[in-house]
Amino acid sequence: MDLYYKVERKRGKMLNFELQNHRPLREIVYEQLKLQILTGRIAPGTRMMEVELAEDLGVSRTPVREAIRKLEKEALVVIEPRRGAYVSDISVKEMVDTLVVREDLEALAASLAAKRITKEELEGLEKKVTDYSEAIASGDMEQIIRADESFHHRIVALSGNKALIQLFSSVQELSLRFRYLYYEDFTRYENMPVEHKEILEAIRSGDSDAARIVSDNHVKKLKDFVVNEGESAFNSRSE
Amino acid sequence: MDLYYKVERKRGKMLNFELQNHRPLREIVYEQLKLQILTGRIAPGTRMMEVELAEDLGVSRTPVREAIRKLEKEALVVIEPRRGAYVSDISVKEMVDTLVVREDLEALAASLAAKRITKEELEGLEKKVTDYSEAIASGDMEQIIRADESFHHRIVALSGNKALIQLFSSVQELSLRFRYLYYEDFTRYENMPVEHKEILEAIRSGDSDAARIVSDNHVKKLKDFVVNEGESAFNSRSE
DNA sequence: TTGTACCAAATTGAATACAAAATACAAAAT
DNA sequence: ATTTTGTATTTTGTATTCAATTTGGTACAA
Repeated sequence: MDLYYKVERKRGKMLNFELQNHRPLREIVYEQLKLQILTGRIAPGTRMMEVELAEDLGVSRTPVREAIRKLEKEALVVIEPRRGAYVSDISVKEMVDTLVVREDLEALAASLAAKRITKEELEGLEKKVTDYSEAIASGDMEQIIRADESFHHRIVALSGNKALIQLFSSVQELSLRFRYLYYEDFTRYENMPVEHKEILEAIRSGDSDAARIVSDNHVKKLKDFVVNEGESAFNSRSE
Repeated sequence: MDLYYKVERKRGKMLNFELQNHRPLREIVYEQLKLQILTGRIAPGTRMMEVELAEDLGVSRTPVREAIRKLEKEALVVIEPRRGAYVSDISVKEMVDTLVVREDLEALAASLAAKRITKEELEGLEKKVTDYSEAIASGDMEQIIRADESFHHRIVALSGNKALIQLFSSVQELSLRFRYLYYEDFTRYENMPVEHKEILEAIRSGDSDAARIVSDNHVKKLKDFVVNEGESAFNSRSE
């Protein structure tokens, strides 16, 4: 796949219309690699060799290196100096750890959101809930995951706390990775729309403590699911 | 200043003793720049030009670029494609936001630590508390900051949660930056040793809820200090 | 004065080149 | 057969080069 792109310059009297197509190669490469790691198309433990990736993507090593550095910061790859980069592995413990943190951050976000959400924003959040229900109804796994992620992300965004938003993104990404790697079949989550609605209502009520508790319980259930139902699936692979 | 270094290799029958001196230039550059940003020696808003930094440090642009990318991920610099990297600015709101998150994460860490701390680890933590008291007594600002950071970092480390440890580091770093930028005079924190001791005792008791609450209050006080006492200092500079 | 076209210098983006270290492998020695 | 040692190959680290874009300035016209 070739990532080269040409942008004809619109200069002179033309307005600088759509001049923001200049997505740096490093970012394109970064997103490509991230997607492949998250979805498991590049398996944990795989060595990521610069020349190989560069050739595959039709670019030089430079943007590949920069992309790998970014992935390292998100704990998606591990770099051993002078030895190369490897797609990071994840154990059940790490998965649970991540969910513990996510539970905490999301509860915080819900409590903050409850205090400051506006009428319009509430409507937007309602839409996310129905989107999710519809996705469940459709049975399309990809759509379900997206709708769920979107709902949770929205709540965090509504917290209005930039630091929180940024940290959560990174944690959410790791959760997403777990999903793809371990739970191809995600159908038992069908009861979640109810819980989403509960969170919505708690936020609507403006009761930040209630919102915190409901949200906390929601992620806690997901965590318990991973611990209990999931265990069996890992017996063979992780410590 | 020249960063070049030579390392004689110890191989053969020798144990791999101190073989980890091979610190890549990009990491040395990264830490140099990070230190300068955190301490405010490179002021917010400053443009970081690659050639300039490279010449100052006696290296080429490549490691400088990689260092800047890492700094971007920690929100210490902002990169505008094709335009350059700037040391990120911080507003009072962002500072408070960061402390809100830190408060939450640290409370979580304390509650986790309370549940799993061992005898030896408790002793180590006690030492951190006394270190801090001594630092206060000495009046050495640099030492005080280090001891305080160290105490809080230790608690998070004792949570045993890797995801938490990593996220906290990044948040703690931003807090540190606020300190250096806004509070050269940090003397009014002299009453903190008592609070540190309270946290220690709560963790010792093994009561995770108590640990959570005490820790939460501690950071909350710091936050309130920033909001109230700090406000006046920023009137001129931030939104 | 104000604004616009054009040019020159500076700067970033990406590719390539080169050096140093790690790895693989084969030959030699035990 | 197993270990050791020397050498070739591969791969990463860093420097350098080239290309594309931005920036700032100057001249000129409205």
